[in-house]
Amino acid sequence: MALEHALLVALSERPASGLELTRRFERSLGFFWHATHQQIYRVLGRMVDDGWVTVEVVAQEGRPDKKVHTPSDLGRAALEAWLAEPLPMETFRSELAVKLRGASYGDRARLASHLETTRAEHVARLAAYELMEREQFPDPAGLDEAARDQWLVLRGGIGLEHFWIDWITDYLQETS
Amino acid sequence: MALEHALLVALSERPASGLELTRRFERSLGFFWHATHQQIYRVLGRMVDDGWVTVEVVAQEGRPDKKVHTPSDLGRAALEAWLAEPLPMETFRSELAVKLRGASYGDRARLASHLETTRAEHVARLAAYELMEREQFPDPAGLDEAARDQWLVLRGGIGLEHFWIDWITDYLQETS
DNA sequence: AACAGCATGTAACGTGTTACATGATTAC
DNA sequence: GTAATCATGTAACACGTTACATGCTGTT
Repeated sequence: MALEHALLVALSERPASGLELTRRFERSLGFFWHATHQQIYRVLGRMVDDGWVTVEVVAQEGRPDKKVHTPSDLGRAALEAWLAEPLPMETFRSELAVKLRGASYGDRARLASHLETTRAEHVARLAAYELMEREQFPDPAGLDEAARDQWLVLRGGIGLEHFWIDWITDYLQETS
Repeated sequence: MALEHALLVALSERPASGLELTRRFERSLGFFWHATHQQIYRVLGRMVDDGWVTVEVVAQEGRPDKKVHTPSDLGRAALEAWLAEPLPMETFRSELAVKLRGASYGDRARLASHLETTRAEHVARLAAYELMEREQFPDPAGLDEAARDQWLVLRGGIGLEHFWIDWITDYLQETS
């Protein structure tokens, strides 16, 4: 029961259609949340039924109509209530960790080569995030509240990529 | 389709019953994987059906019998095949990130106080992991292959806790 | 005419979570 | 005798993933 709230945050920042939300999730909130369009459409439908968002059909030029969703008073209240709840202790789930730990039951050299690939992907993501930081937040001191929160979450994404890269690098050094 | 493989790694290290596996997951692999006993029993049952593990009923003194599971040749082959597959790009899912980003749509002071609690929990987990490292791996240079992998994954857990603590600290400083 | 993109959706399936159930033993 | 621990399990539900379906517009 959290995708609802993630969508409410995104729609509070700016009303959007299902597909726009999907793309926005891939980019900005995507460092820490991922959802397919099918999931988003399903949850969005439920939120409309529950009166958390209102829908407006917007005609576009040269494109199909889109359904733009906006949080209602009820939705804003639900978001506020959720934000006030204590944070659950989160446990990440990493297939990589399982493979590192199980390395001696398979082909260690082959795993190492896959790890090189994964590290390169994280290096690329880190570079993309750092570019986003420079372009979208050139002057952190001058940001308003909501933008500063976005910036701080982006910094979290950067920190997480550093963690991955450092860990894989450490592992490859120790096992080489 | 990955809990199967995580269980195979754990059972390769040492055969175990469902409940023993659940507890082991909470401790050692738990930094990067979590599973309830219901999930583990279900998957274990499927693995028995598929011939990936064999079961031996072991009588105990003053306790109920337990079913000890051991990987079969088929299971070992399945694990090896899985380990040889490329790693999927992992995307973590963090409720904390969503709340940080949504802070301006709720009670910021209240969120900050929850964040203090969460940070304290991560500090405690970090201390527990560091204690485990000192006690279980006092001499990293002298470890065999499997134990070194366990140590390196524990170091990953330590790195992840550092990430959380640093991020939350950074956020609280910037928004205070 | 074929293909890619926009936009929304259905259906089937697999995984994860929550609540509850059973029965035995040990500790207070 | 009440509660806690060990050990295994069932059932119902929520959530996530994959594949497929529709129809329209713009490009090659």
